Amino acid sequence: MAKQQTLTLLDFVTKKNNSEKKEQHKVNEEPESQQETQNEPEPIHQRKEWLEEAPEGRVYYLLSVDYDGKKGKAFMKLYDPEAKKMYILYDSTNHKPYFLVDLEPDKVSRIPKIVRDPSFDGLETVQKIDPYSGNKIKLTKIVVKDPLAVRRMRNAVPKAYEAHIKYFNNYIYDLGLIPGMPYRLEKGKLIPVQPKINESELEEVKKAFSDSDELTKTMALEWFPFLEAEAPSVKRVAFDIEVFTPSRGRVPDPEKAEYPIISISLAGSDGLKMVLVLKRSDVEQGNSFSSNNNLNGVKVEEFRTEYELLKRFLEILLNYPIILTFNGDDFDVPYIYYRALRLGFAPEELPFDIKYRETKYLAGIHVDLYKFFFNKAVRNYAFEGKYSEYNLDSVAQALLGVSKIKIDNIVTFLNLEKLAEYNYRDSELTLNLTMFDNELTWKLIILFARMSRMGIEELTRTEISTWIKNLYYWEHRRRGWLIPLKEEILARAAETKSSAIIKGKGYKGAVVIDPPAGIFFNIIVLDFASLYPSIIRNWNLSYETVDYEGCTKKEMIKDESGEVLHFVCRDKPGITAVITGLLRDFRVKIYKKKAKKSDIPPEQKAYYDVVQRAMKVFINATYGVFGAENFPLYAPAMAESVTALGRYVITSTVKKARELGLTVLYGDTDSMFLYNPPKEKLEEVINWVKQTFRLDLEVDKVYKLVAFSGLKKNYMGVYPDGKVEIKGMLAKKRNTPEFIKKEFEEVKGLVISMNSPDDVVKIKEKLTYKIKDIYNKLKNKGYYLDELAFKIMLSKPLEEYKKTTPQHVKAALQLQAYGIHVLPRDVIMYVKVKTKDGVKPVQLAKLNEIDTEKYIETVRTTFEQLLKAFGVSWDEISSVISINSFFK
DNA sequence: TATAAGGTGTTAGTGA
DNA sequence: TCACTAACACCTT
Repeated sequence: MAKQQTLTLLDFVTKKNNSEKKEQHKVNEEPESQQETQNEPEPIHQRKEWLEEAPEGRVYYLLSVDYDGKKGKAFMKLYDPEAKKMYILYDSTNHKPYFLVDLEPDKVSRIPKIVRDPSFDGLETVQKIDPYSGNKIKLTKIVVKDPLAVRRMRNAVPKAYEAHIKYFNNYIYDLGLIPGMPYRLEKGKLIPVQPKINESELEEVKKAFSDSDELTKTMALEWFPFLEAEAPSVKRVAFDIEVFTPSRGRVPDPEKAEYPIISISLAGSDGLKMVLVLKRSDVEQGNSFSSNNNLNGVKVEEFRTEYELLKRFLEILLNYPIILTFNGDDFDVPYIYYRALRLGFAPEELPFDIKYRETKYLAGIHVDLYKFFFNKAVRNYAFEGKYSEYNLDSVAQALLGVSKIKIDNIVTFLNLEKLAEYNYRDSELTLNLTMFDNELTWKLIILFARMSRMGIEELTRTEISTWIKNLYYWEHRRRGWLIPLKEEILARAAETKSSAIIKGKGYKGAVVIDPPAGIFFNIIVLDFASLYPSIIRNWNLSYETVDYEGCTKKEMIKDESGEVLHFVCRDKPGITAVITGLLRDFRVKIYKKKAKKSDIPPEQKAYYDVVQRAMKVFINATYGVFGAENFPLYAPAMAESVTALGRYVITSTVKKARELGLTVLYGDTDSMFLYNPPKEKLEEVINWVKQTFRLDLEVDKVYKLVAFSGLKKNYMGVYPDGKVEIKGMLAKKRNTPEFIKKEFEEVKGLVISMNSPDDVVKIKEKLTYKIKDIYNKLKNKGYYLDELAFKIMLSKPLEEYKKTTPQHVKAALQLQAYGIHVLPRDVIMYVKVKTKDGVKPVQLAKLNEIDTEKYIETVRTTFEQLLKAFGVSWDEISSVISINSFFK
């Protein structure tokens, strides 16, 4: 029945539009087609100018830089905060693409692949600085007319330097631009606008860096303005489309765009609330739009044809310089684009440029928030792991406390009122993800852009390693340093010498102290403030300082056993040490303090907290990227030095603490859990660390009690106010069935209630009874099927599980056979049953198929982690249970 | 175009 | 059948 209607609907919409569009189309095209005949023939879709040229004399925020292939020029997207409008500015400096070679010009001129290339422009001799020695070196610059020529030519020489940098980034480096910053446009050039900074704040910065080397001091003063400059609030709109789908579980293919767009919602920072709905004969209207509370203040417009709907959508969209989506890169934008073409729009009517896996918004900037929130560094450091699934619903729930509208059918079958409500909420959530907490997310994006010197479009679509790479490249260029080749960095340092504990890892990492099992009252946790970044700074670690042979002041790097792994050169400050130290000191000495100051307005405080968090992202990732094989400045000797020194520091400190009579129960990487320590002794260790290593050891946490399971990275800590922190325990893991999490939550209450060692025995007994209850409830099928489900994420497409077939994959295969499509990153919900496969997806299972024994096993391992702290063995519990059931 | 290593637990697959 | 390892997912620093 539904299928029949689908076909008629499709038919109707497509045909109707094709006849309509032609007339409208012609009207639009008239003036342009005249122009076309006068100029060179050009592809139609590149003729239209979506952005006006920026007028002179005004202040703009630089938001991105790109390359226009037709004009053969770099261009910038500039946001005018007064007009709330985006403008374009083409390069006026005649900047050209290039790369460098260490060959004499006359040798280069004998390479036909270079000089005969149609894009070859010329050769220049340039001077660069060797990052290792600081000596000047001469290189030949091969200048070309088109960035693609660099790709063609770079293989024609033995060593091509700086030949893998995207052209628009090269442009940013060479002009010393900082995206996210305000500039005044004068005579076609961008002049930085210095934010007002008061003297006392400047003094504070000088004081914070008084111990640093001269280079760091100068850089601190350069960085301060762009950390202080306010982030512009920009006019933006979020949108979301709903597409007709003939069956459940099928995601429509954007490139085919075979089904109608049935609704588009928009939510703007200027208060726009709108849904554009397609009138359809195959669904009901439902209640009136105005009677729906969730559509309060939302303007719903209905359209007879999809063509009109899209036309209206584009008309509204173009009022906004920034557009936001959640997964728009992979779905909404290409779908709209291809659907519009199908309906008869001409490419030049559409403000998008779609290439393979790349979508561009030509009339401004498109931020796909899915990509940004999926970014690992953003997730873990900026948002402290508050969301662990990456769909709109989970992210919005975690950050906004609001969910998507729940529907029990696919959108295709919703009545128009429900559809509008559902559709609008998605745009509202997407917009609010950039608005909440005083526009925290947007400010973070701007700060990241400034720190990485990257345009917003690239920034929001790449991971932290790209950000750090970009910052380092920019700084190399500013200093006139030659960016080294990866092979050179590897060749100039010694190989890694330590072996990792885990198979397949490159070098040895951190120390984890084996904890005892038990309940311990009054625990103080000492923690090194940013241990690895501090080590990098204090020991002057950098790719060009570790193992640099031409050095005069060498310092040995030893690990905890006294073995010498590498040496570091102290002749001049290492670039990584300078940048990391700079960020660390800014964060710890300035912004963390400012964020807590009582005498400044809360909004300002919140901003400083954003700055502090943005820095954390860069600081924490720096060590990691230099240890990552794919990173272009990969320096394993440096990364190995960091962890070796880390082990040396923590091991020496634990030893010192024990010598002072302190009881160190546990420690992981940079922390020490001390049992009931006297205050004086604490201070003594802290001072000793300061003097010995120039590192900050601080009291991080004070626990009323800690329940250690006896396993590493596995404990429960209770604060004096009853707040609980669970680390690593099975009950905490996302994939653990809900019924276990629920029961564990109750058990948690028992642990919290303890105030002294005397309570332990009493609670131990209660705990035993509680677990017995769970056991019985399970046996009697007292839980719902949903609660029993394991929730495990597919990390890759089903076909790629070749070596083994894990249970969640088995369940996913069953779903697939049933006609439900599954994709990487989908969370599969399955229960354990007594069939041959052993599992069934929740959707296909029944409560009486459940394999109770398997669930008892899961209960056992989960609760054992807590029972061990109480000194109770599972046998004790099961014996009590079996006696009871015997008597039953 | 993708930050590191250390750790726990479950299951599949393999070879004796 | 049993003991072991590899693969996988998720968490901690």
